[in-house]
Amino acid sequence: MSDLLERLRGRGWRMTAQRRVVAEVLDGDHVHLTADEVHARAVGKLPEISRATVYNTLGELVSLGEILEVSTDRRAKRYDPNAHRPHHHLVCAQCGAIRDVHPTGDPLTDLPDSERFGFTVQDVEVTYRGVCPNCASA
Amino acid sequence: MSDLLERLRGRGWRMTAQRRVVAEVLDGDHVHLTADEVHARAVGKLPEISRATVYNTLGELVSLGEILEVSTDRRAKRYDPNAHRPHHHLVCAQCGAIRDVHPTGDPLTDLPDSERFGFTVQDVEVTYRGVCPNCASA
DNA sequence: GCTTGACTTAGACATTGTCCATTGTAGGAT
DNA sequence: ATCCTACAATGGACAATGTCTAAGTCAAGC
Repeated sequence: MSDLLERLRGRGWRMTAQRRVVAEVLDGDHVHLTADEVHARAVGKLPEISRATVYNTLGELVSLGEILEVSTDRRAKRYDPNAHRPHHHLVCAQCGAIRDVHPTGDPLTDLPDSERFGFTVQDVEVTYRGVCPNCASA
Repeated sequence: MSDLLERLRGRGWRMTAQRRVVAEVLDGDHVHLTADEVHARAVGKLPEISRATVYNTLGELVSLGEILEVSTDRRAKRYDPNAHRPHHHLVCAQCGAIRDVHPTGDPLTDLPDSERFGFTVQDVEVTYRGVCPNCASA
């Protein structure tokens, strides 16, 4: 389970109670949490942890490539622990629920040179929007 | 040029000096402005226009389908006056510049039923990220 | 068990956006 | 042309999210 903590230790990441707690929260349910949700859960395990630390730690985990930032709506960024298998997202327009999806085909090859305007294209992000079964039946 | 204003009037949109100014700003350069940039330009034409009005008006134009909201970075929403031809976006990771692009293929057909999790998928948004020629040479 | 530099903290601050009570006005009715 | 009234605009407070800083704390190596 916690090979996340292993990997981090192996990289010389200084291990503190706070960082461990944040890593554990992300390593739990593979949900897409906002920074404040991560903070709320972290507080459950370590009451004195501060918001700034959670933000800092999340930022570091993103830099290390251990988690991904996802911005599906214009509200809070969400953090996706599933950084090691490329995927895209399917978002419910009503409740904001997110699922990881794996479309076929590669959108990068669908962008002809004539449409690149001299950019060096590095990455592509695909977000499907719709209504989840829960909201549809409500 | 201003068939935007024509269309709005035709829909019974109550025309005020403020709304006209916002529409004119959007109808000008087809750039992707943030709400506050729209406000800044609107103030140039109508100094007493308020921020709230600009936000309200942009929201209404989005509801009417006359402009699109684009969230490419996690900073401010941007507004895209080009709502009538489907397209996607290419964003510079450094300076945030946005270009409209038209990839080949349809990402919607690339999402198999088995990856839809019961969602009614309505829309897909593709964002390419890279470095623009300007930033690359700097 | 020291030392030290990295980590954490609390809270102020910044940015973006929303809400609300009040005031103003577009456009139809007279 | 003037009046009415519903809808729009105002501005300032508030909310949500995120960033920064100065001072205190601690993990890890010696």
